[in-house]
Amino acid sequence: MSEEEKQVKPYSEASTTSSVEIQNWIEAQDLLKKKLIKEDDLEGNGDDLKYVGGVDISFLKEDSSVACGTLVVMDLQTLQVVYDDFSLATVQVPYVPGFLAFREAPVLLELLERMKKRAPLLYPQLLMVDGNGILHPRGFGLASHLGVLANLPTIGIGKNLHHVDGLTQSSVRQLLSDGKNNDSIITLKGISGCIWGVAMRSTVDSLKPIYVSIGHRVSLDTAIRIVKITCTFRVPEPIRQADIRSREYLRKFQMGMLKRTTS
DNA sequence: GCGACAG
DNA sequence: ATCTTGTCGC
Repeated sequence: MSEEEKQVKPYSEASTTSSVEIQNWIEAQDLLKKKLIKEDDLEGNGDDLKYVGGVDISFLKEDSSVACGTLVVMDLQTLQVVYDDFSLATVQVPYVPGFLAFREAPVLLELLERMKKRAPLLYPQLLMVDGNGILHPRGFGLASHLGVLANLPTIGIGKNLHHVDGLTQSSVRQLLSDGKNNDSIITLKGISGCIWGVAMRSTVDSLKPIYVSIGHRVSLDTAIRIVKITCTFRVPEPIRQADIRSREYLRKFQMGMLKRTTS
């Protein structure tokens, strides 16, 4: 092997994502984005909303390629979980900021498809996603991605701000707590003038906001209204339940593995 | 050029 | 995402 080849090789390791793959991802996002709907397109304008879903994925710390995708559905009136399902999977696609959907969407879509067969009567009219909607570098985050592929109304919920269009965590924190603004919600207007979503202090005692954005087939106002209804704690209940149950499932899975190895 | 960057 | 104890407040 020549000296030149030795120097080139480290840059093509599997641990990094090739620029070719990134380009494919960008094209896929731009293509799907053409089907994105940023207005209310729900049953009964969202008034007779009964079943709201939530999705999340947890990963094993010992082996970060082992994941558990989780789907829960809640009754909006009682906020009781009426359905949950889990999918243990191996995820090789790395997390790349701006391309979360290519890592997480496949597992979540599988859960939705399975529910359509198993419990169609409980299938959610709307899905809350752990990840952004149009609050995204190309206006097409995980929540929008899932919404278009599943043809389901979705809302994007971020627990941290993905810096876009000049928006930063610190600038948002200032607006939320800066003297005169005692509001619990501020509009996320970028330097370009585009409105990406809102930062919301979802409960009275939460300083850290959540970031709400349109996913698919839901207006921002409707998204905000539904998020408020479901926020018993900082994170909307469907997502919080999915998160809790997802970790619990992985924890029990680990105990099962340990038992086999030990005995 | 460097840093920032949902989960 | 994941780790982990204490700690503050009602």
